[in-house]
Amino acid sequence: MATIGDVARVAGVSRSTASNVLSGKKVTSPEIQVRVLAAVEQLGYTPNAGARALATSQTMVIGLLAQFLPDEFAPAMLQYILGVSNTARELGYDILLVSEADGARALKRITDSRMVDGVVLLNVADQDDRLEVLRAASQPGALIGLPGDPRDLDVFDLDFAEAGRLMVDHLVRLGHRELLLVSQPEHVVERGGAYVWRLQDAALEEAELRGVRLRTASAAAQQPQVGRDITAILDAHPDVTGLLVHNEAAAAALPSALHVRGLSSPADLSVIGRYSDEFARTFSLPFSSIESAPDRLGQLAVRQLVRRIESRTGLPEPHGVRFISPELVDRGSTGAPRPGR
Amino acid sequence: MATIGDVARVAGVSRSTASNVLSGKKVTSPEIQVRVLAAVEQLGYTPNAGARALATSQTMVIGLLAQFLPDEFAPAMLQYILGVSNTARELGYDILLVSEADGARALKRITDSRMVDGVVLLNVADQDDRLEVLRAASQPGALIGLPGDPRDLDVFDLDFAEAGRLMVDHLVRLGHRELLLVSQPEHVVERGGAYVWRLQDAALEEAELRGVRLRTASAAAQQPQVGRDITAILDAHPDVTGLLVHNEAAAAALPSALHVRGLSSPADLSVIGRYSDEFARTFSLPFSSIESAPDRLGQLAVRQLVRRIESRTGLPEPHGVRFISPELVDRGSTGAPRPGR
DNA sequence: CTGAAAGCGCTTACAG
DNA sequence: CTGAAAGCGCTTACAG
Repeated sequence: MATIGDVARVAGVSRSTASNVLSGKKVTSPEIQVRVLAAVEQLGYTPNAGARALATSQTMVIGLLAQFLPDEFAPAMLQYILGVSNTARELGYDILLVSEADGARALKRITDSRMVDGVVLLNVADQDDRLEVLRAASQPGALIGLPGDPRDLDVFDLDFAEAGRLMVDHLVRLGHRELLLVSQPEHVVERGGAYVWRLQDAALEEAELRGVRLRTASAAAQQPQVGRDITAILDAHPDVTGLLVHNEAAAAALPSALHVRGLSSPADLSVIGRYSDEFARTFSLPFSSIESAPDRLGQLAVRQLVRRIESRTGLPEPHGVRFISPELVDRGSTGAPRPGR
Repeated sequence: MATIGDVARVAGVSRSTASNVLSGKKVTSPEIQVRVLAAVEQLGYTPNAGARALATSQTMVIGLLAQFLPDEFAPAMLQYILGVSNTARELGYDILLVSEADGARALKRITDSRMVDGVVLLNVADQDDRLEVLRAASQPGALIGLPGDPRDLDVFDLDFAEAGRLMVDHLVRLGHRELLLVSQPEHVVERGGAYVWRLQDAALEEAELRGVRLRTASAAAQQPQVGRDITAILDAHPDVTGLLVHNEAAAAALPSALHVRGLSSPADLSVIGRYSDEFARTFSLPFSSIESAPDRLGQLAVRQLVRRIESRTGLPEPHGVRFISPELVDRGSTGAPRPGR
């Protein structure tokens, strides 16, 4: 493989001059530029990433910490990964994908060894043991998901509280007074899936404020259990006219559960979920939903991360939590409650 | 950040000795080992990956070339990524995930710059422009998916021809004589999705051999079009009693399409698909299927790749194509054809 | 068994 | 505007 020394020799200049031409950081004469570029072309020269990283302390790689937990819904995660990956590439960074079970250890490994210039953490829990490692690391990080203590961290997340209020508001306006919220399985909550209770608490508060009843239930996040859960939940609440689904797997299982029960939406039941449009398309979900915008969150997180990476010496921009506002995508699954129910 | 020089100083030895203790490649005295290890501990030393890569020409990173084509089904791809990623980590490698649209250029970039020790190519097409780059690269590669010309390449794939024969055989044994194969959309075939015709050709041949009729159709790979396609296909072939589904999106859309038509499986129609068990669970697909074993393929590909990476100087093991045998997972969606049809 | 030295391929002050 | 030199943090013959 050609080195910059080869390029310099072929071009008849010194290595520093060749380097300067390629980086463009110093003014060089046009004729020398031509000679160097011709040599690069002729030799098929590409800089060695390791050597460059050693010299510049920049790897142009971003670590992406994903977690595929057995009780979470993998396809939903993919969208975040793609959002992060695409934005990173646009900004000139490659992605080191880390999906080990022990995220804290993995994070320590890739930051301590300086394999990455920064990291994006997915699926952040309320108490997340990766945060301690991140705070101790010398590279910056961006989180997708709000932890209990977001101090000194760049956090991006959907405004789940607002989403909960929005779901309730939408159904109350249509005349519903008996609502049911189906959430993630208990483990997700116990593990610190704060988004679950952020949405739920706000929804409950809004329901009380509006004088309607909102009950809650949780369903599994995997087939076939979630199908049984959904059916049981529907059976247990015959008086409910408005269903809020905060569980991707449950949303995916709902069409057939409704079918089996001979129910249709919105005629018998108004349904509103919380997932991405892409997800709705993949699973052909006919329900209106709060867009969770994984691609936008990934993009925001990476942009902020790169800004921080590239201004290491510059202004110490304050850290902060940025929520994106929920938007309701109407797919026609909500309407006035059926008089009979 | 502590360097090996710091470790050496604290331990009171030379840098080479510190390095030798850590690599274990040379015999060192126990007392010196203790001192070096203590220094490592005290300083929280982790080797700098870039420096090590420069010195050893090994990055311990594997490039994973994925493609998310708009007309392919993203969740199916995720399983391969996880299979590759998990196996790589077990063997001590990290994953550089590359999902750019221009795969050839991306491949050239990461191999030329020596960011990776080897690469795994996903979603390999019959004529794949990444192969030329791979053959020119100095790192080894492993493919998942059989290209038209697999010369000098390590290839892993499901035996799609055998899968086609198996599907036909299974239904013919049950007494079916009118079969229909639903394949991927035309673009996938045109783009060189050889697996589509490998399965189809073998299925047609087997059907002829067994004296039954097998017709073919293709459906879109995305909602909502695939739902419409499936319905139209069912309507157009009322006499069919056995359905072979070689299209993940179509399989996912089939339950509701059957429901709408008032058909059930296997009573009205015997159905057999080709997807992974994990996929079946995610989409709660009730159909028997040929297991596509993405995790096993990923594992085989990475193991072989690592073997090649780590025996660069050693024996030149011959390249080759390795098919994994299809296995039928019975989910009870096939039976004798209904007499009436 | 240990250490001094060279080298991996780049970049970057610095002198001219 | 160009080049000689030093340095980034490792590893690895080589001499002792």
